[in-house]
Amino acid sequence: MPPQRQTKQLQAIRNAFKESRGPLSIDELHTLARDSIDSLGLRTVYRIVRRLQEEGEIASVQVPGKSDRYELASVASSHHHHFHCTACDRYFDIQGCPGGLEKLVPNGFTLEDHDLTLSGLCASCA
Amino acid sequence: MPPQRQTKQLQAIRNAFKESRGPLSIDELHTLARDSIDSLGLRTVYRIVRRLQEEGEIASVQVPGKSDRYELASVASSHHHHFHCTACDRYFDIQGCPGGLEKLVPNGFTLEDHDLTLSGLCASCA
DNA sequence: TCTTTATTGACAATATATTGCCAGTAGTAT
DNA sequence: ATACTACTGGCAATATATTGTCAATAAAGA
Repeated sequence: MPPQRQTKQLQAIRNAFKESRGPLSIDELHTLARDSIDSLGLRTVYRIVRRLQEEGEIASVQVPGKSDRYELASVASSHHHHFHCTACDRYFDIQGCPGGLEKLVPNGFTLEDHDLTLSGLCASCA
Repeated sequence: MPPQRQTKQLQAIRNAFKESRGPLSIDELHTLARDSIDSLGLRTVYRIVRRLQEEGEIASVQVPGKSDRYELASVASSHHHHFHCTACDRYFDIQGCPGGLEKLVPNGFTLEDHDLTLSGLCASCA
């Protein structure tokens, strides 16, 4: 792996992650990072996201029905869930976790993980 | 809308839904219904699924990361969640629902719905 | 049984998301 | 400042999922 250069494209995408309150899609990253670099190509977003993922700086997030999103590994490592605003279509991190999931599991099944997505309106849209 | 003919393809797909313990993907429906009709084309599965959906007999289900699945509307109408077996990749309905989700919602947000997917091993794979 | 026509299934065509390619650009070290 | 080469971005190419087309088939009713 060659040395990582500090390009402004990379910085813009790193910054988008840092400022975000939730996981971002490729298109959202593209839009956000374009605020500082309007020539930014989608191809570059894909490339940087993949590289950051391989280096363990970000992690992918699956949400129902949509394509993958990404969030900082530091955020991903602490268990949390997401809130989907049905109006602006953004995702937000939420802390905490409902308890008592074991009792929902059918007999003979083994629970290893879970994934919760709340939905409704975010503060800006409500 | 022309009259609905009772073809064996339609019956096979209806039957797959009836026998299933969880939401099915297009490919799963194709595979299952092929047990009775080995000439069944994927095109036909898409067509029948869409029609059943338009007629309100089935509903689509979104699960994280995967493409849409479908389940009987009668099942969909009663609130429930899903268990994803990471070994065989099938989905199972689970009854019940964790409480206290309101307290997870950030200030100013409005909670309208939620979606929970448990994961682990099903009874056959455990 | 015969006729009508909805349905089927193979294949091509399309939509969408992601990646390969490559000439030009721009970090980085000397 | 210069050289080296990783990086960028436009476009083509690919992968995958879904749909259009149409001749052949098979329900349903006369």
